[in-house]
Amino acid sequence: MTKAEIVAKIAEKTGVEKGAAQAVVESFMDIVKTSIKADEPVYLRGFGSFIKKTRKAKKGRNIKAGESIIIPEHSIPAFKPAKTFLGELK
Amino acid sequence: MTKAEIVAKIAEKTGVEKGAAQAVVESFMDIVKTSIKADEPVYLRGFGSFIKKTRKAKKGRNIKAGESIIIPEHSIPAFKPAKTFLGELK
DNA sequence: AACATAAAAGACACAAAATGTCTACCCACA
DNA sequence: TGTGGGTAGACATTTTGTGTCTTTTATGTT
Repeated sequence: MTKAEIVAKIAEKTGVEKGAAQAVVESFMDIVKTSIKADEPVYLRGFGSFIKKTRKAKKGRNIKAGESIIIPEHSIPAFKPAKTFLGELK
Repeated sequence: MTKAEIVAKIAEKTGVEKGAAQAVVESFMDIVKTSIKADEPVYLRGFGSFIKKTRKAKKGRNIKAGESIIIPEHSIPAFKPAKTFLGELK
């Protein structure tokens, strides 16, 4: 399912005009990104939370060259699904 | 940041009425959940993808009782952040 | 506007699964 | 038309997830 498809479904379900729905969805993505970058979690009850997490340095490898490589410590956006979501999925 | 807060920001940025924005966001969450449950990935270019993944069975432990427990194989909703998102975060 | 309800985070130990690295090609979304 | 993202492949180490209870906080309802 792509962005265009989900926007179409949202418009259909909510009655909101397609253009407006797309603007809302894109704004949503943008705000979540901005918020995570600012290290502020986004909490969506019944769905899940977006949180900035830190990954410790780790050994990876350059597949092409076959050599060991050190992946430095870095931050990632993590999604923690809500318990209700997990329950519906089991 | 909570749902109410993000809805307010979206309304402010897009000009879409707050009530409509909230309906869109909630519909968005609902559709993503439904799609994942149907094992259909949701691709959001520039943001990330939601995919249903399978976790293999694993040993955990009941902290309270201190006993080993087997966590059976199960499905989870995974979020894979877009490369651009990761780049902005590093 | 305030209250009641329900949902989520945190914390504990530990074993095994999952991750993430690079490169390049190809397809499909925007 | 341009570019973002999936895919594959090897391997060491980090991360994960379990149950339960408490406390905090959002949600929506009277």
